[in-house]
Amino acid sequence: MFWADKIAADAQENQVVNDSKTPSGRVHVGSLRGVVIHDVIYRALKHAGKPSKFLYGVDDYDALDTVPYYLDQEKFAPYLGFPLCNVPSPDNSASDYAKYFMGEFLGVFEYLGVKPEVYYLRDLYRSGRLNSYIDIFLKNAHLVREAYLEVSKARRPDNWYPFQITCENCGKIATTVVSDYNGSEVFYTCKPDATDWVQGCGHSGWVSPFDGNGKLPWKVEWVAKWDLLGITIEFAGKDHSQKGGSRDVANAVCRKVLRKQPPFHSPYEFILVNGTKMSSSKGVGSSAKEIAELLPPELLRFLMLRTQPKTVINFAPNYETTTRLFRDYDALIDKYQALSPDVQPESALPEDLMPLFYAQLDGVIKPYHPLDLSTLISLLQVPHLDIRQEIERRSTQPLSEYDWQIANQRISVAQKWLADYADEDEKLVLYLDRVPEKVKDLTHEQISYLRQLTHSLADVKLWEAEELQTTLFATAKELEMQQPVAFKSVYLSFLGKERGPKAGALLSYLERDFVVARLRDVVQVNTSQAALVAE
RNA sequence: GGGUCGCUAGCUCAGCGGUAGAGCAUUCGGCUUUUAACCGACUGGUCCCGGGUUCGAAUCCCGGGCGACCCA
Repeated sequence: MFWADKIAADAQENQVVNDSKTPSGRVHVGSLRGVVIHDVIYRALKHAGKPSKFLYGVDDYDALDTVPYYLDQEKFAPYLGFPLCNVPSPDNSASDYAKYFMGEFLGVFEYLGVKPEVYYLRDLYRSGRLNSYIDIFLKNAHLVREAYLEVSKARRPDNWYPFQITCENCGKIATTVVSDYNGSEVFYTCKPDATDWVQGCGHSGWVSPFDGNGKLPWKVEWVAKWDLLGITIEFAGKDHSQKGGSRDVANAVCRKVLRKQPPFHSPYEFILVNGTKMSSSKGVGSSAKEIAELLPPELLRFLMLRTQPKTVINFAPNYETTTRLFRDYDALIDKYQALSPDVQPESALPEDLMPLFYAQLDGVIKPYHPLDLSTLISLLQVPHLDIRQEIERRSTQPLSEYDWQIANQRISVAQKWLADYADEDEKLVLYLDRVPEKVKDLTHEQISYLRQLTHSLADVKLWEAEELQTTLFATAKELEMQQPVAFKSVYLSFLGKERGPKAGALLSYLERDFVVARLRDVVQVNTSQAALVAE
């Protein structure tokens, strides 16, 4: 059974699925994995007929702990230690820092068809909805300390309380330490040496911890959220999930203080992005937004679904990985179309088609006539080629409107890929000015073929793709050569590679004189070299 | 130093107690012309290593190696 369906099958009704994110900067594509995993669990629950909710929390009361390299250091350094919702936005498009970066992330949600109920921690705190939990955890600070010690071996001082006040004097939340609680107010100090990355101002005093004046440490805050919102399923990245890690601590706090079972949990692996070479040099790479700009939403969902949560996904936007993603997706589309109509209702799909099903934004698989991305990448690089005309000409069946929609989408992907991600040696380069080095590898048989071509091509009546293609074949036949061997010699002469777009078409875009001259040059280079060797 | 996850065909992965699988790549064959959008076939694996449990282990347990990541 597909992994998400298995979870759904084992679950009771009325599940509340939750995920959350600290909006501290641009979001890496790896963060999308959690989003999609939770979305698919939610969809699987609905699919299994178990009504459920899907929540997404924005942890915007967390402190700004570093200024990302792409922001103005001088402008933001003074806000280090501030709650993210109190840091100004990098530009006018948002009210504050947290909303700015979350906005970018939510844009990707929408793109992926992920529709959770989004809530902001600032609202939970300021509205007082977390007040009772704050009181409970402050009163039971000793139990929280115990949990920290037992689970993560982290010893807290006896007067340590699980709470941080936003300093009334300097506005920082990361630097304050609470050391007493009288039931309505806490005593806190904004310590200069509380962290090694920002200094507190030294202010101290009694103040109410309620209604947004401060926050719980996030492991404890996590527990408060679980209980307040009735969360029953929440996975976490492997980083938080290990023994003694934050999830483990939160679970212990939940059991010890609230005496309740924590939500169902399982760790998920990361997405590794190789190919850092191209991303760093060209300034494009691996933010969620950038990957979303390259891959259509279904493909991006598919990327994260076809691999089980506990297996690492290795995605690099290089030729091999990118074209394979599309090919694999199309293979499932074909498989779906091959099903007999009576299994079409999605409930009865074979397991290997489930990733395709859950990759759809609206839960409906719409088949189309696949066009291989690698082919489009090739065609786009042939000079003077009208790609849509070419697609039409090559299709065995007339393309529907939806087929064209997909085709156009894929053309954009191919263009984007060529512009932003392709390495030089992955691009098709026509050697217009010089003979490619590689022609030295040509065999005698291939040389004779090319020599023969200088004559047969010179005689071609109509310099046009079909006729040229025919001539290439006919000449190979004349010399009783294997077709692939013959074609390779042509590609090597013009592209320096063994493969290329349909050779007749390729030549038709070039001038006849140039083609014949080039072939003569190639023959020349090789015969003079042969002469040298002979001496 | 401790921990988590992974290690199966060249590559990406499935299988998770009962005769080792898929796709892609490779190779070969066909192709009076889909040669970077054809068709067909064949290859290809001490399932990381070593022990143990079992009638039987890729699958469970222990130890080790390597990799990714986390904590200290």
